Amino acid sequence: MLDECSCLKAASQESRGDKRRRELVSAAYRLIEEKGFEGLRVRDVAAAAGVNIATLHYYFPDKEDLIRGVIEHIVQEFISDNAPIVHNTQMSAADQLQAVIANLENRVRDHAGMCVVLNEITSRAHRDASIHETLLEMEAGWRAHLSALIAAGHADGSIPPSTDAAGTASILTAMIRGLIIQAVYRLDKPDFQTIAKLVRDWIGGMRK
Amino acid sequence: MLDECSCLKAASQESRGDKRRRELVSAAYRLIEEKGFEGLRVRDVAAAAGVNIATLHYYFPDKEDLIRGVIEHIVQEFISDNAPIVHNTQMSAADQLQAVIANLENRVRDHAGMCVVLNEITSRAHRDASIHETLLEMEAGWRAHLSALIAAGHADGSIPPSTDAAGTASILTAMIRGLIIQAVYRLDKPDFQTIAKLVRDWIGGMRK
DNA sequence: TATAGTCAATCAATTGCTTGATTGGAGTCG
DNA sequence: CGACTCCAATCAAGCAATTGATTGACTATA
Repeated sequence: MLDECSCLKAASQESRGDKRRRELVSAAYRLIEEKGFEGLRVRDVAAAAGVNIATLHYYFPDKEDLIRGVIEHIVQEFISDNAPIVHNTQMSAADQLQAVIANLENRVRDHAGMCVVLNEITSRAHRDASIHETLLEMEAGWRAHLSALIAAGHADGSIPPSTDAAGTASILTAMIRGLIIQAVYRLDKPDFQTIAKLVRDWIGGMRK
Repeated sequence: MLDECSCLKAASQESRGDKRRRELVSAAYRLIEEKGFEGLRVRDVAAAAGVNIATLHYYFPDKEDLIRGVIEHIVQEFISDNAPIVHNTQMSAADQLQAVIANLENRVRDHAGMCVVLNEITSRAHRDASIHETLLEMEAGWRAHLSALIAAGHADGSIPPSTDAAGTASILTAMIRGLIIQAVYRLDKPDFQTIAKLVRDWIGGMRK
């Protein structure tokens, strides 16, 4: 039925090698989630992906290459996770902000693994300049997103102009990070609905 | 001059063994700060403490024992660091709360190492129940501290009764954690003075 | 057939831990 | 005092297992 000619496949479909690469990265990702970088062994990654160690090294010449692959993967996951939220013309900006925070509950539940791995990676940023740079970009993305939301609130009147967009976005980013850690590592059980309402009151000015 | 009789020394002074133990834990602590658990090697710890590996294992039968020692050490450091802040009758509770946050700037500067190690340990909490329990206690301590401060604010009138002490303390703990991570891992450069004022306004109700 | 992909076997280095011997200081007996 | 015992503390050497990486041969597929 379908034309399986390689020239057509090549454009949209991933090659066999790309698939392997993806499987290996995915296996590494799961192992980091489970045992941290501390317990990451290339042998285990290969076994989890169902291939020989030599095959792993064929795709990722050394362990650090594999880790770089995992980081690229998490960046993609992060981007595709956060992109769809923007631009909702139905709700006021303040409502959207509240929704973003309230939604963290689902986010943490569905992506606990990503949070764990992201935290492991953050520790590594301390010793690896390129990881540090990557995280800086992700962090800046979050801040820009929140900052834009607050600016939209200035425009639609749901957030008072006295609320500094950049500064508040910076604080919110910190708060969100802290809440995620509390939830993922079960150090507290944040009530995201209540928190979302509270933050909305803070940012948007008290409502009666 | 001094009576060096062992029976007198024993009561107050640490034994030779205790000193070694302390040196080894301290060396391990520094290495975790530098390389993470990922790069922690008992050989390196022994070398940094200037003793043979066998001597290390004489005091800490295995690596996990050493790590337990490091965790006990950081709990002590954390306690002795945070204890002195409580009970200041000169300032209003709201002012004290503001001061706590403004003070994070110095705290992060002077104890960046502790923050880094604490983060490494937090990752481990995911796989080690006893670490999880320890962190729960530390977290609860912070929350209780902040909660008490807010309750004091209810009493002295600097914080409106409508501000829920427990809930707000929980959020503040998350925010503080996030800010510390941002600062220590240089993902952002939080302006703690401004943030402290802002939070004070949020918690204490807007001032004109 | 040429090449990308895969594997069994293996290597050298690392790593947690052990062994057996040695040291030095505190207590004891003659 | 001085020879002797005892034991905590220390070390050099080494062991077995692990670990990241390589080699060279084999295979499927385009």
